Amino acid sequence: MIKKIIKNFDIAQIADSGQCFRINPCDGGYIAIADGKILRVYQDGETISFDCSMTDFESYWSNYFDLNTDYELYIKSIPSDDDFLTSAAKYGGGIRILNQPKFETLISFIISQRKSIPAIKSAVESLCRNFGEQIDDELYAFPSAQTLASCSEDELSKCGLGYRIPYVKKASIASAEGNSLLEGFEKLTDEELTDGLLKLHGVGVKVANCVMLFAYHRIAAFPEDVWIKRTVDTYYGGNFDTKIYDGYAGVMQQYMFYYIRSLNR
DNA sequence: GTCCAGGGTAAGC
DNA sequence: GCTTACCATGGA
Repeated sequence: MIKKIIKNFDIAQIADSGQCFRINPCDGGYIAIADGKILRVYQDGETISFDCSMTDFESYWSNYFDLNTDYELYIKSIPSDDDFLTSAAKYGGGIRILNQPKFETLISFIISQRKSIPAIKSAVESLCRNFGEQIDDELYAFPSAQTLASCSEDELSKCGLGYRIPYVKKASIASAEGNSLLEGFEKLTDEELTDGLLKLHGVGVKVANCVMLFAYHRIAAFPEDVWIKRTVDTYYGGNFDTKIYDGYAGVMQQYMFYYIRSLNR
C-alpha cells in the first residue's frame, strides 16, 4: 500500500465526474481499472492510499491521476466575481483531469451520445465482460481495438449499444489498423488531433473534445454537452469566454459539469 | 408509461 | 454554411 498526502484530490468526486466509467465504489474505497491494471484507492482526508506496486504507481497511476499538477493554481485563477465557477471549484476541487487509455476513452465517448452516465457505464462494462480479458474475479479489462474490430455487429448487439454499433466497429477497425489515431498522435497540435478524431464515423465535435481532454490530456479542450450548454445559458448569458483560462479551459469545464449536475439532484 | 440522456448523421435548404 | 428529423436503448 502506497500512502501519499495529496491536495485537491477526491477519489469520490473523480469517480462521479463523468470523465471515467470504470472507477466504482468497493468496500470502503474505490476500484479503478485501466489498461488491464487494477487499482484500489482509499482516502482519508488528504491521505490517499494506493493499493499497487511502487512500479505501477510511478510508471502508471501517478500519471493517470495527474498527480504532478498543482490544481490550486487553476482554482486561484478563477476571477472572484465569477460566483458560479468559484462555487463549482469549491464543490468539486478534488477533481483531476485523468490520463485515460486512448482507445477505451474513444469508444466510451462514442457510446456516450444520448445516454445517461449509468447507461454508459452499463454498456462499457458489458463490452468488457463479453470481449475483454478477465484479469481477476469478476474484473475484466477493456477489450483491445483488434478484438472489437473482429466482432460482428451481431455480437456487439449484446452490449446495449443501439444505433452506435457501426460507429464502435468502424472506430475499432480504424484504431486496429494503426494508420489513424492512437499512439503517435501525441505530437500533433490540438487542431490536428481534433481533425483526426472528427474523421471517424460517429465522432462529432463534442465527443472529439472529450477524448482530447480525458485521454490525450489536451486540457484546453472544452466539451459542450447539454449540461454545459445549460450552465452557459443560465449563468453566463449564453456565452462563456474560454480565453480567460487560456490553455486549460477543460479543467473549468469539469468543475462546471460536476457542480451543475449536483444542483439538479 | 413517460421522459431524458456528457450527440451525430444525413437530408434538405 | 445552417436547421431538422431521426436514430436504439437503458435508467430514472
